[in-house]
Amino acid sequence: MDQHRTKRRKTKANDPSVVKIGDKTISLNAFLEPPPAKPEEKTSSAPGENGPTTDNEKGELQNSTDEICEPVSKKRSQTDSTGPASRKKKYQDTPMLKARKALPIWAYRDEIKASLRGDNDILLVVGETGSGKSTQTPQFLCEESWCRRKKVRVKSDVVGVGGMIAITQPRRVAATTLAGRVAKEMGTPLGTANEGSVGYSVRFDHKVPKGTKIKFLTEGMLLQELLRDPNLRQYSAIIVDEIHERSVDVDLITGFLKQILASDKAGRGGIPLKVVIMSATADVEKIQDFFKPDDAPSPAPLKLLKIKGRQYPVEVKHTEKPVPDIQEALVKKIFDIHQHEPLPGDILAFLTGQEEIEAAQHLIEEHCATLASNVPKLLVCPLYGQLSIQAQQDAFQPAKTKYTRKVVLATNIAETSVTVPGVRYVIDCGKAKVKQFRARLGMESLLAKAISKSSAIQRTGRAGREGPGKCFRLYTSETYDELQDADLPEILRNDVLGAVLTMKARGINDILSFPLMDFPDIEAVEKALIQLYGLGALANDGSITNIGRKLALFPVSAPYGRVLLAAATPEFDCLLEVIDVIAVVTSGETIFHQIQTEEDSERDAIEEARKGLQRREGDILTFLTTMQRYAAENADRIAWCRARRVSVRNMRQALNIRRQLRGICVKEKLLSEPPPPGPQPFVPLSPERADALLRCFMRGFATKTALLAPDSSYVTVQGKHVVAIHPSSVLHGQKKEAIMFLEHVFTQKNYAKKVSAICADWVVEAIGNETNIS
DNA sequence: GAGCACTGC
Repeated sequence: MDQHRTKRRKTKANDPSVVKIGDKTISLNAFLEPPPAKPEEKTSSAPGENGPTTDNEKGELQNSTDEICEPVSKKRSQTDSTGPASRKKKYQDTPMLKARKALPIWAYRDEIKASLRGDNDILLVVGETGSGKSTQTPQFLCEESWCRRKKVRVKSDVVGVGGMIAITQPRRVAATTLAGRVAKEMGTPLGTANEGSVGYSVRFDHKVPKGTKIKFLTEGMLLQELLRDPNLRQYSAIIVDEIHERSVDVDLITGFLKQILASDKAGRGGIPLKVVIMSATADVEKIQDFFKPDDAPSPAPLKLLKIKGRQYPVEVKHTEKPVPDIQEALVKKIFDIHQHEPLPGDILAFLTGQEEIEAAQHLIEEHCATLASNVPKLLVCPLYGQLSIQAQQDAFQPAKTKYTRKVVLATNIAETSVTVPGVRYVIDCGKAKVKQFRARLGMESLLAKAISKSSAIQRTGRAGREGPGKCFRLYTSETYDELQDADLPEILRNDVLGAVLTMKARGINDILSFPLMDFPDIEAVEKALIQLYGLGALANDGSITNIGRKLALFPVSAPYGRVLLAAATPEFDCLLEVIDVIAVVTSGETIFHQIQTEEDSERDAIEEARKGLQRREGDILTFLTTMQRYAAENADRIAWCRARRVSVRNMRQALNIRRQLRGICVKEKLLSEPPPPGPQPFVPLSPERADALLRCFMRGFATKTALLAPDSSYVTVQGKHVVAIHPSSVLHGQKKEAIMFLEHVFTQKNYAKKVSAICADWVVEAIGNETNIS
């Protein structure tokens, strides 16, 4: 507290030639001289003309795409008119092929091809950033003879097996942009013809032209394909990229792949499935161990290739002593870099969350205000997920004014999801917020924790994308040495409800014997099984029910799926409304931007405009009203969103999800006909229908309820915890006899989020049902 | 009175 006040007071120093931070005084005299000519030249040729909002891999691709692809795109008309057969010759010695040959992985081309010939079906590739593994490996393999589609007999049918290579990505942008890149390299640009060798498949977007040999897809997409086709018959090979990120989906995929590899291949007519596992980090013992056949007498070690990346050197500096105040150390370091390091060279600082970012921005800007007008400026750009697209873009654009150094204050979003161009200096606070599911309490926590070594290395690497860089860690080298090697895989941090349902739907009855690199806590699995049983997804013997199979088809978690099924019954008959609500709540963190930082007059106007959306029944009805009003708007939806500070991006996503859910419901005969497309007039829900909607949600969320206690606190029905209504809820600060909430997170305290007022009787009813079942 | 990041027929 005191420290905070001290900092603020010191910023009022009005000598423009010095900046005081904490107990340190930094002289800016070097900057008070007229700027030399050299930095000016450099500044005007600042890198990163158009900052790509891209995934790591994609970012590095884009940087090289521009230089490599230009000559080829000039030749485009030629290529388009020539058939695929002559393609190969045409591209001999083109600049693009030269660029491909210059990639570190090119030297391993023959080795990669050779290592999957014959009986060897699996290969591990460790390729650092910039090695070209994601774009080149599938191209090397698709020329192999084992990659051709073959007609074989499976039981009594003759079926085609193989012909395609799948390559999975954790993120959609990565899948689509890598596909575009590889398509160009192979001379069949995506989307220009109905035929081509490269395709991709991500949610809401599928481009798989006739003749596709290489298909990029998100992990979730391949998992869905596994539900329909357990033997992955269309594929000759599966390449699992970015396995080190260890998402739940990738863990499930590797489990299924291991089973396919160990099977007698009868389901594939005897044709083997080749598997390539690719990682960016070198700690591969676990993966190697996982894929060793269980019954092999003396298992040959899995073939492993390590490929160097193309990364500039980054000098790492730790603090000598632990820093007592991260904010203070950060601001000090930023001005230190600003004074001593040449321009251009932007700074990327990793912080834990929005609050820390805003506080740091405030401090930096206060100090900046004291700089003389001819001193190089600092431009602070916050960067976190809930920021509007427009605000995020600022962090990717080079500073518009000369002699300005950009400081991007980012969350983990800049670690893997996006690449900020122009960065030469990284500051790493050593922490990140992680979500952890507490199975015992049936709730999540979101708290700042120490990052892993691998995460620290990843952050460091962000300084060496465009030239040699420096990374300043706001912790000691001893602290670094004590960090965990890798982050806890998601399957050990998440609710395993979805993972267990996916396994059950794929016919895995004995969950405990399913091969997983890391097996979740037995208690977490048990909780998931009990919850699935409570939702009607599992029968008494633990096998999957018809309800369970349907739930696995919905791209939403099991409780939401259960609400969808209930909504389609005559008892509730509110499926379209439920779809609208679920579309909104699963579109992102929240659809309402915070308006705390707005000017007073602006804030009043926004609050007034939002009144038309808010319903006193709670957040579910508010989300429904928002979606319906948004969908009814046919003039300018962007302006409509802006006036209410509603997230344009999340509402677009919600509309996509709505379309998708409606489509599935028609297919599954929950809806008799698709609703008419286009904007529909807004009709407010009657109180009776609103009741039906909420009671319908009780079918999935009966356990996420709380009753008002005599002391005015809310006590959860399950677990008897005291829970507070989150400030983002329209019900915040209100007392209702009972509440139902869609999310339960511990942050500052135990919070219920996405809250609705319900009747206490409904809870009694639902609990009665529960006990009757068990 | 407060929200790390992704993803899905």
